[in-house]
Amino acid sequence: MATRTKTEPSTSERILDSAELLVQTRGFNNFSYADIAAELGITKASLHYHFPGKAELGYALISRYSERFSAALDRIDHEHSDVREKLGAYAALYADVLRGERMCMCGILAAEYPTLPKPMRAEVIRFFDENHKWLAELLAQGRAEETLRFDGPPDEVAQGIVSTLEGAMLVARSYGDVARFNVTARQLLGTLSG
Amino acid sequence: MATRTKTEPSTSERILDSAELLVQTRGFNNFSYADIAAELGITKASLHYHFPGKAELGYALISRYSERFSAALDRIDHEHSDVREKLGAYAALYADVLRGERMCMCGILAAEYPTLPKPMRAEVIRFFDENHKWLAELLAQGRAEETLRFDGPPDEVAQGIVSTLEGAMLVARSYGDVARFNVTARQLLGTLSG
DNA sequence: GTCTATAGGCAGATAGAC
DNA sequence: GTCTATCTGCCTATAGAC
Repeated sequence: MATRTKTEPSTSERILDSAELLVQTRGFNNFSYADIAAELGITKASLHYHFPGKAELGYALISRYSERFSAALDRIDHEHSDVREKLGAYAALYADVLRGERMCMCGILAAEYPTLPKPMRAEVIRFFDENHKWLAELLAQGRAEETLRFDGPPDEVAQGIVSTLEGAMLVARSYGDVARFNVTARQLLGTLSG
Repeated sequence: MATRTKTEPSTSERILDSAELLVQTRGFNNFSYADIAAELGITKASLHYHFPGKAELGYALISRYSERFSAALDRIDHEHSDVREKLGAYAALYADVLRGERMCMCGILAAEYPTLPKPMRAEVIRFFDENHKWLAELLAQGRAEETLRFDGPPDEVAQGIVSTLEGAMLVARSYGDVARFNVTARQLLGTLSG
């Protein structure tokens, strides 16, 4: 892998960074171009040069988020060999987001799902599908090794894990209490390691 | 209990009915007085007579929803004696909401939490607290009777149940697939009946 | 209680100069 | 690429007649 020189983020990237924080805290429909423009010290018109409409901006946001999430999953695969450690690292991914007082982007977008432009909806589903797939493979391996114990098909259990972590984030953020998330996450992993 | 003659719903109630559906599908920030006015065939100005501002309307919505939910919990307590049946009936409450293509009101409001007026936020928390309390008592009873099996304090497990069901609703609705919710709910109850 | 009319603000978006 | 200026539309909300 090539050594990468850290360059200044482009304007497009700075726009995405700003918008990402806004989406993850307020949701897609509850921030405006004006919010981003104010934070970056540029005008709304400039934003339209980089992202013609809010729909395009939203699509770009999920795409980047999903790519980074996939990269994080790859990293987990390479940095851990133990299945239960991988599962713990997966939950820690969520906890890290929440620590920044953010929601999972796709969790919050799921709440707004019916109001989203179609391309964004498809990307949200793709995000969940990828998470399910990664988890299902991990679960199957754990069951084969006898390091994990659970009933039913791995893909159904995988869906349950994503749902539980998303829900735990949602509720814990309302209480402003990351510990609530951790309690539920630990509990969940406990039932699988049982 | 007195026999109640069914009267025509008042305008206030019809407003709440319309707004309730809108909140549970689009979220609090993604519907307008115009939407309600159009559906009821009255003007926006009339709405302000019944609910001076959107904040007051929102507060009334959660209050009514919470009261009805509490009443449903009471009904479960009276109609079932078996602890596992009660738990199943509790999950069915969520499934019924989802079948109407709605989210749990407080689940969707949790996603918008930072943007809500303070009184609404407090009501959302109160809803979760009541659910946790009801479940914790049920769990404690089930453990004492040995009809339920779980590790850790009942109130922590209760929080996990609410989180899981809320998350499962959120994700299942995005897929437009109630079955996804049911799979996760059955799984959850399975780990407790184990 | 419901209406008409309107205020005042903010949203996303575009034209065109630099 | 970024700006100024502007448009159109929708939002919540209010005043005042009926």
